[in-house]
Amino acid sequence: MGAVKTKRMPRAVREQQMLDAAVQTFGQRGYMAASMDEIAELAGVSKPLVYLYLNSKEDLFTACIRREGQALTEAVRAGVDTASPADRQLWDGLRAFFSHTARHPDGWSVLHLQARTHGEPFAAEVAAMRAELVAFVTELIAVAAREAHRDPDLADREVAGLAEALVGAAESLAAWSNATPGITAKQAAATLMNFAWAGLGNLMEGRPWSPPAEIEGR
Amino acid sequence: MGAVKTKRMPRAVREQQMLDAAVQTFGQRGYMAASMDEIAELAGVSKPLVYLYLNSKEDLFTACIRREGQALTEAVRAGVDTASPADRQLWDGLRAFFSHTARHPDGWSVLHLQARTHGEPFAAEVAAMRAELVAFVTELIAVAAREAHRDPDLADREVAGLAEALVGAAESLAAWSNATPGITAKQAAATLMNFAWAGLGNLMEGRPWSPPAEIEGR
Amino acid sequence: MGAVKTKRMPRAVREQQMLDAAVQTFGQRGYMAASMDEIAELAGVSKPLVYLYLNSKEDLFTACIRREGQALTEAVRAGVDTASPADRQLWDGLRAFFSHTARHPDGWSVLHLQARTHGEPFAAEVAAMRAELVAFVTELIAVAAREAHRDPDLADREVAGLAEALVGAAESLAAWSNATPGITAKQAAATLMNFAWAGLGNLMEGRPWSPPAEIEGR
Amino acid sequence: MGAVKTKRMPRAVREQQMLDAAVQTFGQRGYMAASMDEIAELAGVSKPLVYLYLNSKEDLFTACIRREGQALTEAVRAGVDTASPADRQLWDGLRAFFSHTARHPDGWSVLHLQARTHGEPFAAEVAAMRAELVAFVTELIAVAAREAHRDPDLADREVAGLAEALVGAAESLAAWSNATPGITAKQAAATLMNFAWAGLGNLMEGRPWSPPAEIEGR
DNA sequence: GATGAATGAGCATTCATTCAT
DNA sequence: GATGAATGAATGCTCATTCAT
Repeated sequence: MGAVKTKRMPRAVREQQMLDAAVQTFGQRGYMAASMDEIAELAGVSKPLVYLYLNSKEDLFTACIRREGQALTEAVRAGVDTASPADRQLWDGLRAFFSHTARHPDGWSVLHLQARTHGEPFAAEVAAMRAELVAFVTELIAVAAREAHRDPDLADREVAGLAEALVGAAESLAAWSNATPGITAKQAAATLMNFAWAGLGNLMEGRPWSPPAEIEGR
Repeated sequence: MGAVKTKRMPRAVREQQMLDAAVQTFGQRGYMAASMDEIAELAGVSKPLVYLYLNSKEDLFTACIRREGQALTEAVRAGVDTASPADRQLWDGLRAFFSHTARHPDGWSVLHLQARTHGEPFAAEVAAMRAELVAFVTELIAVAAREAHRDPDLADREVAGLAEALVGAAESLAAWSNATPGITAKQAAATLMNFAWAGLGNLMEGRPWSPPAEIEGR
Repeated sequence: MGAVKTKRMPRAVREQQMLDAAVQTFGQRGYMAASMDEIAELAGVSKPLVYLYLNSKEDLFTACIRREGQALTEAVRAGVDTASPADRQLWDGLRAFFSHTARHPDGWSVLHLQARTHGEPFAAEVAAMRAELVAFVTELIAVAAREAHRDPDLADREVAGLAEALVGAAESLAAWSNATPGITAKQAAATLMNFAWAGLGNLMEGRPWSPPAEIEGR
Repeated sequence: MGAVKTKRMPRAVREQQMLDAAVQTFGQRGYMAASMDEIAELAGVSKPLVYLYLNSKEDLFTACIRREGQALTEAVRAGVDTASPADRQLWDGLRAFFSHTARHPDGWSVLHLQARTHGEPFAAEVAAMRAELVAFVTELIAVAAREAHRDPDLADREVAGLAEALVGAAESLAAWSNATPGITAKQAAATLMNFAWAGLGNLMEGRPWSPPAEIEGR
């Protein structure tokens, strides 16, 4: 079941199959509840082969986190043009983020839910990846401040808190839009963009942030 | 170890001791990694007694979620005066929220991390509790809209998304302020309030939301 | 199979049953080839109970070594009257030794064969026990030297070597007499006594060591 | 690691490399704890090749026993001149024995410790080799008896026991001198020769056996 | 001649759960 | 009301062994 049982393939290919199966299983069951038996079966290989290639459950999980984490940060990076103005960069980044998480729900579950529930080895791994996103947002806020001729006296702490809030809101909306049928990545991005850029106060006053004109329809 | 081994106490008391031990253990180890042995020992009772009172590991965990969930929602409700204006209500609610999560990190871990990583039985339980908070925020936004004479044509979907974003940001900041020494509940609340009410755009323009004058120093 | 499946017995009793089964299994299969399943079944209990009481395979094996080692050294000590002359003490000690090893072949196998084949934890344990026997013999040789008004200039090294040789010969004869039908403990002891006390040279000259008159027929 | 990975060598050579690796691994880890992976890696070949040449773990171990057993008996035979008087033969034999075991500790471990701890297939193999040594000693004792005009009424059983004792003492001293820094093969041989030929009784009386004058200084 | 790819079978260990007292 | 004694069922992991190339 799962992958078709094709015999004798090069190691690199098998390894990806195993990681696919592992991400799916870990994402749905959680780290502890997932059994190596289940993962091996889903990957269409025997358990010893999984151990031969990935060493241990811990290493396997770490490999999943790493792969999914890189895929996510790369997707966001690829979606953003650093020459754009700050709000446009944020808008593009959010769309890429929601798009990617929507297309890889198990990977997102591994990163967002499963990896953070378990002690140091994994939490550290995912914290590093998350730190990248937070840094990206932090930089955006700084850029926006400069663009607005804002005094750079925004305390680092304050900015860090804002970035945390924004990333947290994004993570939460990703789960929400995945779970709510009919919410597209674009809508999720628009909602968050409004919230983040205009703030509830402005929204209430009827002054939402308006999305930039698009060219491509990604 | 843990609770002092006092013999013969009324059921209700023993049960609370067990829940205390369970929340601590589940919060730190996670649902699957926590063993009934460990919980029983920490509670100072024998394992069969845990089963007699709480039936099974699943029921025990559910009881933890329920107790901690209620404690949190009640803390938030108690902190808010529904007669206040919307922004004041949100400000008070956030302070209560950050205060409570900071004071009950294990309980918060159970609700925010552990309960969501495991299948239906628990996710549903915690989702219900979370829905209460989201509903509270949703109502606040509606009130704010009315206060601002805003047309009530804000789509429900849109409002729901905003509430999700706000709650998600709050959850994220709770973890962040717990993990960052020197960040108080009040500071976390201020950061989020600024973010949510004024929005990044306004902040950049130097127009932050200003906290209402306080009376008590909770 | 093995012990009759009697339910609900006090821990101390069960523990001895487990040790009995373990000594038998380890003695016959060896440490690594013995499986905890086999031991548990032979003991008439479930595997988890073995782990509950004896912790791990390693600890179980160590417990076996300790129990059998103590039984052996105590048997030898009990057979010897330290007020007797040296040769009589050796004679008595050897008889007790061969007697005990003949009656507890599995225990002897554990001590003599199995425990020495495996790394530090076990080798050290059995070495300590063996050192006791060697010390006993060493002391006997010193006593004999004094009795014979021999200059006490026998180097410690030399005496240690002689004791090693004697103990080694005894160990070897124990295995031999166990494996050779018709060789009693007494005969084995006589053979070794002759060898050790008179030496091959004297034996060849027709001057064997003559066993002391016996009273009891142990 | 271990053997340099040289490609394409004749079978006989490869086989010896494998046996070298196997003896070392079995000698240090024991039969069960040694893994074919480890042996193959140490030999610098792939696992299937080990199986191609040596069939199975059991066969490989048997081959080790056989090779090391032959090497030992040949070393002893080569050290002895059967035309010498009995005590000289014994003295020479012991020196050869202690020399060889000191130079091949892993091989000796395989023969003395590892092979005897595991059921029939191996115990039989090593017993055969050991029987050769015992037979050699038995013959020596018979020769000595003849030289001493001793009546040949020494029961076979008795002689067998003496030979067992002597070989056992030798084995024990081999381990002891290997483990005790500063004890040479020659010293070990002298100690045992004294013990065996003069006996403790004579030693106590100050009448040790005196080693024959040497010519070569092997 | 030599190996990368693959597995069936087994093992130590743990855990949630239940009787009998 | 409370517990010591006991277990069925997994689970992570390893190993000897074999194909297909």
